[in-house]
Amino acid sequence: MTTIYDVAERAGVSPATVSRVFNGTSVSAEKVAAVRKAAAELNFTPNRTARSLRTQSSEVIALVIPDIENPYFTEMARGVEDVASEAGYSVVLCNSDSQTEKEATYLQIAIAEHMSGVIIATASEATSLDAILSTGRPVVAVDRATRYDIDGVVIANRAAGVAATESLIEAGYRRIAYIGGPEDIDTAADRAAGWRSALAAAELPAASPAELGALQRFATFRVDGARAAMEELLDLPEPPDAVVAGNNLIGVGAIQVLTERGLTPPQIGVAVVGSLPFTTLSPTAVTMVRLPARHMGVTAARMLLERIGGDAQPARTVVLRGEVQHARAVRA
Amino acid sequence: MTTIYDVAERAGVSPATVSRVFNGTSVSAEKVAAVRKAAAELNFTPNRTARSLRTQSSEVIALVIPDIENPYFTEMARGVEDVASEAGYSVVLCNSDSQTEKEATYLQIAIAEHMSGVIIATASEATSLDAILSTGRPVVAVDRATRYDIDGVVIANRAAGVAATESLIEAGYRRIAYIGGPEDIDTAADRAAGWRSALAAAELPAASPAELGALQRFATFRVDGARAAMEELLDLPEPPDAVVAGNNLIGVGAIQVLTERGLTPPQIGVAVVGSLPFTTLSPTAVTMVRLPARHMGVTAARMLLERIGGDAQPARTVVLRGEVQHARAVRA
DNA sequence: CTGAAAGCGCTAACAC
DNA sequence: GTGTTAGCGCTTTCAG
Repeated sequence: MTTIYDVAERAGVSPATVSRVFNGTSVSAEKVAAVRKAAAELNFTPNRTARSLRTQSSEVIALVIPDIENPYFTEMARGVEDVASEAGYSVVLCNSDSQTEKEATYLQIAIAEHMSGVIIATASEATSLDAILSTGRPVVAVDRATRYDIDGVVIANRAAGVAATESLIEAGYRRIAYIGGPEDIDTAADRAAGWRSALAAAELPAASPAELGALQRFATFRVDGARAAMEELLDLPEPPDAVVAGNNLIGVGAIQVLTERGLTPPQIGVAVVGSLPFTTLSPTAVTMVRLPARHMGVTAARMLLERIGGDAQPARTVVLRGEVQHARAVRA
Repeated sequence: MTTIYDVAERAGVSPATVSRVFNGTSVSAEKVAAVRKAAAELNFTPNRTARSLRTQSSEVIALVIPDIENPYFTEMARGVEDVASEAGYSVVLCNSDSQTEKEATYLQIAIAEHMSGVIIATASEATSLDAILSTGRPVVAVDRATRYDIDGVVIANRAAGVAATESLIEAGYRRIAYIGGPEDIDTAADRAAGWRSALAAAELPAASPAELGALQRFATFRVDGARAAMEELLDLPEPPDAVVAGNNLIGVGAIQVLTERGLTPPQIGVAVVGSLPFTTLSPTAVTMVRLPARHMGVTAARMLLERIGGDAQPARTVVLRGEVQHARAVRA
């Protein structure tokens, strides 16, 4: 491992000068040239660990997400990564698997490794950001709001739920069920609230409290949970004629079950809050409220970088809206 | 930031003893207790940066993949992460985006950050591992073999290509096309070779050199490229009656185009080397040669950890086979 | 503009 | 078993 001292010796300058060259402080042109030459010849790369120890910071940010296998989050990660690497930062992707303990471990590592900041889609309401915030490091919340007074980028979830449901109502469906994520996750709760209010606004019989209960299911935000919920719904004495899926994977699960039972959309109406990832389905049959995942990542990364740069304005929350893409096919 | 000295003072011992407690070397029971108590009271977390600088290593491994948005690679990442975190390592996920330069940057960072090792699915044949290997750090290749004498975990790609093609032949298809990834990526080339040899073995007319050329397409390993290739194939004067997709996303793209043209499988035969991620299609219509992505990640991570632990046996290459899941529906 | 020197927090000899 | 001490490679005052 070649160090700053090796380079200094070869270039005939002091280590401090080499450091300055690599950090952009004023050094005379000749010395800069000499240092660069020596560095190139020795194939020198500054040791980031040493720099981190000295400066108490590192050009690394952590991105903590609940499910690395969900394309929604990987798309978001792409956005984060693109702006971060543009700015010379690398991003450590941490998969919390929706577990608060794993999440806490990663947050602890972020501290111990002197990372510059973290972007987090929290596992649940229970997530504690106390430790990381007490170090003074900036934290930006994505996708899910937190109880802390920090920057955030979220989706207009209620509006997305309303839009998805309305699209189904307009297409002529009447008995519209809802399958969402865990009740204790606010994004899931908000989308469900949107569904309820759209039903109520349309004065549909399904909007009665009893019916609402019968037609609503809280699953996980994954394919399997959604499948089970969809099966249940179809086995109801009076099954729904349409369903709103609370996220992309729930949409996949629901449509899988429907397809297996020969009920491909639009025989049963389907609207998804989110995009169907890698769908092989005719894109005209299902309404999607597309969520700007990449943009979310980009925005969050920019905010974090600003904070790392010392920006101290009051915490901001950016709300992004989903874009409705109506099914073109109408009810059979 | 509380340090080892603060803890030492509070516990009435020397800093070295505190260090020993946190590193499992022999310390008397009372002192261990005193140190743990003091550490807990002060909310002490060892500073990993300082440790890394001192030990010239860190409990971090890099996983470099060409496409973070491909579920095949995220599934692999899950496997890596599970065994790594079990062993107390964290993994930095680096998306090379199939670009050799980005890849080189990440590899450089892995060195500069003293990471313990790297698992890499190379962007192309051109990938240089010289710099990282010259530091003595272990590197394990996944999915794609390299020209270096290092550990690797790969798929039996030729066999997978053969299996996919044979499945179509058995189902009665005769004019079987192939859409694969970039020609300069060996996994793509091997799968294509499998397709060719299965065709030849069956003595199909499509196996003539001229036909082979007409029926073969090299796209990207992504949805868009596959779509274009599938369009081309269908617009041929004599279009194919079946197609082998070289990876999961190519399968998605091909089926999308087919569906849009009203040619849902099994009207045209489709076999995919890989799984259709999040498919909403009836799973009976398409043959998949499922690739053990997670297992690959697990195996690679275990090998890497062994090397990090000092294992110096000759380089090993583990070859994993895909598992054929035949379409149940037969040709219309 | 440039060099000397003092650490950042930790570990690993080396003594005792 | 435990303390003392010398760095790991870098940045950053402080002089000059």
